[in-house]
Amino acid sequence: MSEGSEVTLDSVKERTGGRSARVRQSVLDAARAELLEGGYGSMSHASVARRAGVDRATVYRRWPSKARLAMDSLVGLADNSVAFPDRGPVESDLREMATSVAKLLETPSISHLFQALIAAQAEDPSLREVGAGFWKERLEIGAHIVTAAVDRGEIDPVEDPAHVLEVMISPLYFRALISCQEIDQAFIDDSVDRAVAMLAFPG
Amino acid sequence: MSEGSEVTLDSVKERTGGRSARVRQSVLDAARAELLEGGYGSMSHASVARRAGVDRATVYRRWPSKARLAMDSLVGLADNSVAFPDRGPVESDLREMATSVAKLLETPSISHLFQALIAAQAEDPSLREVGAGFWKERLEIGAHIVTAAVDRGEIDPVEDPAHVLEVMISPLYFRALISCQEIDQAFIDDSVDRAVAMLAFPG
DNA sequence: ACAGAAACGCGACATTTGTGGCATTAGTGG
DNA sequence: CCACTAATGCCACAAATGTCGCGTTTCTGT
Repeated sequence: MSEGSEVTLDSVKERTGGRSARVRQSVLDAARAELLEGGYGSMSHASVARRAGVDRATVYRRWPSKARLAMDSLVGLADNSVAFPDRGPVESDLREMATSVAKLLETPSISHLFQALIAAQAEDPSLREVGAGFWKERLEIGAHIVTAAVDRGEIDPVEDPAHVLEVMISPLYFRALISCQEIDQAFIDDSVDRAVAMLAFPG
Repeated sequence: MSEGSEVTLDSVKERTGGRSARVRQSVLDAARAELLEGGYGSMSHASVARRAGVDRATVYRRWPSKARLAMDSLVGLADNSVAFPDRGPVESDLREMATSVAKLLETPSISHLFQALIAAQAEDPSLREVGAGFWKERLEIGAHIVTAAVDRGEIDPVEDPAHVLEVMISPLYFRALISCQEIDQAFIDDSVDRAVAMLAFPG
């Protein structure tokens, strides 16, 4: 009766602390650095392992595919480069955010990160839901600009705040990552104006 | 005086017809087929060469990088799967186009093509202008829907017709290729409505 | 039809990428 | 502190990727 045999069945056998955690972190950091520098194409298990100071086989064992490695290194990356102001009038808050996004997208290294995210999703369809969660969360945070304005009583309640943000930034990402067109100030302003219009006429 | 020595200086030495043209075409076709089936990640010089029935070295000599090969195979690809109607009311024309784009984007093989285009631009920055031309032309064609409506006298002249189309389809591409969110009918309708609003209130 | 040259096929080779076995190290639970 | 074992490092090896030289084919201009 005092047998503990079945207890070992659900005992945790996977190691999460100590060296394993250290290795995992350095590999993830190294992968992110590789993506920042050369983009998805130039990143490899070998280059990441070298930079992280671990063996090549270790990286292969933990992340069998390059796509998963890239995704793991990017998800959870708290990017504080984007401004999420919620004090001024909504319009200026939105304008400030759109501007910071545009500026971020024209930074080659940052652009590499987003392209890596896309490439990873393209190579491994099972990663699409991970990426979906990443963007969902990101838009929710951005939607705070709108909800804050509602709370201040500045504007009427909005049905889907995240959708407003999505519409505002979509053209920016489209031009930066897909159609490779220049993003000038007029384009940013237009995006902001359209978002503001959505708040004024929620039809 | 009758010397033709300097004529040979600017004589065309590159061969464009016969076998060379045949090889080029079969390789490009093979590359496109590879991209359709497995996407950018699974395409390789070897797989393309095998499918095209040419030697591996031949592909390497003509297209030193995978990115250029992919881009070459995609540019000039006249896609007749997208509807460009210009008869009905603008709103229905736009709705029809947005719907066909959305349907196209949820087709995995087609999605592979766009992702390959993005990946190629990401790997080789010099290809960004090529891709830019591809999209510029594509949007110009789509803008025909708007200009036709103007010509019919249905709506007032629009400053930048292509921009209207760009704003309409950006969220579709954003969800399909970047944020990996589902594109439902309401989302399509909203995109169309916003485009129509841009025509009504060109502010 | 003919000569010159560009493009191709073929094969050898170096490098990179990916996998498995095995001894050693170092967390984990007792 | 000790036994157990997951995780790592190291090595060997197979497969894929990329490059080069050379003989042959075939395009192009005369």
